[in-house]
Amino acid sequence: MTNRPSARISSRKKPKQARSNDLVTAVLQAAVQVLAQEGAQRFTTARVAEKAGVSVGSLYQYFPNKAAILFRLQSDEWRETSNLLGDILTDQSRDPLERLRSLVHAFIRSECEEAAVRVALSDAAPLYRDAPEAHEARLAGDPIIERFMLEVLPETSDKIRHRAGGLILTTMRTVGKEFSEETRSDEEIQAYADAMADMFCAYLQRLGGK
Amino acid sequence: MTNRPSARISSRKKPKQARSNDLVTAVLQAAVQVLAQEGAQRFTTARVAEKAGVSVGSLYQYFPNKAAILFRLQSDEWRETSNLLGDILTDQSRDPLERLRSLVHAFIRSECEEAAVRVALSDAAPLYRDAPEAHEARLAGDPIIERFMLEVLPETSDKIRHRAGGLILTTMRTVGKEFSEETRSDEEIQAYADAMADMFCAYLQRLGGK
DNA sequence: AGCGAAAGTGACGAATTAGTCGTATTTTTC
DNA sequence: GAAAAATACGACTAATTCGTCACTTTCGCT
Repeated sequence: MTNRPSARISSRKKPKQARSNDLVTAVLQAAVQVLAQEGAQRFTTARVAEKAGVSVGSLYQYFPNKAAILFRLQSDEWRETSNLLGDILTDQSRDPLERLRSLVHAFIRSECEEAAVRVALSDAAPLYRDAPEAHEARLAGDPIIERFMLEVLPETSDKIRHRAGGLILTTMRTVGKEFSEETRSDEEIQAYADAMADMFCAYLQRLGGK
Repeated sequence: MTNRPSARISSRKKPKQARSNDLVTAVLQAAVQVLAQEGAQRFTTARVAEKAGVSVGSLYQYFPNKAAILFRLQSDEWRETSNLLGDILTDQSRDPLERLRSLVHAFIRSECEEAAVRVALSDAAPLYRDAPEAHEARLAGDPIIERFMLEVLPETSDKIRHRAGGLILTTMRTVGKEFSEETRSDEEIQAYADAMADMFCAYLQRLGGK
């Protein structure tokens, strides 16, 4: 209902030669810069192409439309976040809640870096949000959280555990984003992440009964 | 850095006669409809004016630009939320944590009503976000939460208490928004609100030591 | 009735935009 | 080294947008 008749967003054709690969990476890098410097509103294919030192025509050979570029950036970021989740939560050698705490810190810190790009990227979300590809990509982190939750709350019912996991993940994501919209000092970041981790731990311990 | 050189957003001139007052309300109602039906992307002054049965010129007599209309809608909504906060959290006859729980429920429920408008409105946020007026307006609910927190955590240090209050408020807001982006059944809403309230209560009880 | 102020009108200018297409260049293949 | 395939180019179109301004209509008042 928001908008966009959900145009295709997947890549138009695969780059086969070295130069076209370079072109694609140049475009993506330029896209990041344009987002950071000009914001979502002024993010145009023309500007991206110019900053990439490439013609619009070439750009449209590998991206079917503007939204596709933004979606590509967003899904790269989602993948990175998934990796972060996996790396930290899976490390069986540490206490689970300690892992969660360190995840929160890592996440908030990473969210605060390059905040301008991230904010602009989520300002542009309406352009790619409704695409079907976006739906799948967003769920990438879920199984990892699910496994972690099973480790922390083995006795709890599936329903409650699942909901708790989802709540924690969304809280981290959305609050993190909001938090990063203003520039923050290191101490502030540290303190806020700690507060959030405290909240999660209190919640999980309450649910787990230990 | 996102964009917009922060144009003025405050109203252009006050309506003095009855008809101009009607016009302003007609414009605002139309604006809500356009947002809901067309989304932020296709929200234009022309469309709003047409749906309001009014000429663009008239519209621009009372709103200096497009952003001003959106800002007006958003700040009305902020005021409503503040009222909700005040009404529920201030009721001294109930247990504080019960009040918090019922606030969460009320908030999530209200967030899920008219979800289309709310989503579109926040999609349009980049247009008014950087305006100075927006900064103040957003803080409207803060003193109320502050007083509530003082009641719940009288022994806790100002710093921690303040941070906890802020965290709870932003969590409710941002997670609520994210949650409302998909349509949900009543049970789902209920259950999710409960989970969130549980999390807040566990956190506050942990901090308060009781 | 009639006058000044307030309110309302909508065609229009200036600007920006996404995406295409015919052509030119480079690389690969045989 | 020539034909074929892949890649690159960028001027251009069609559409949309915001906001203005010269003008008309309505209101409040004496």
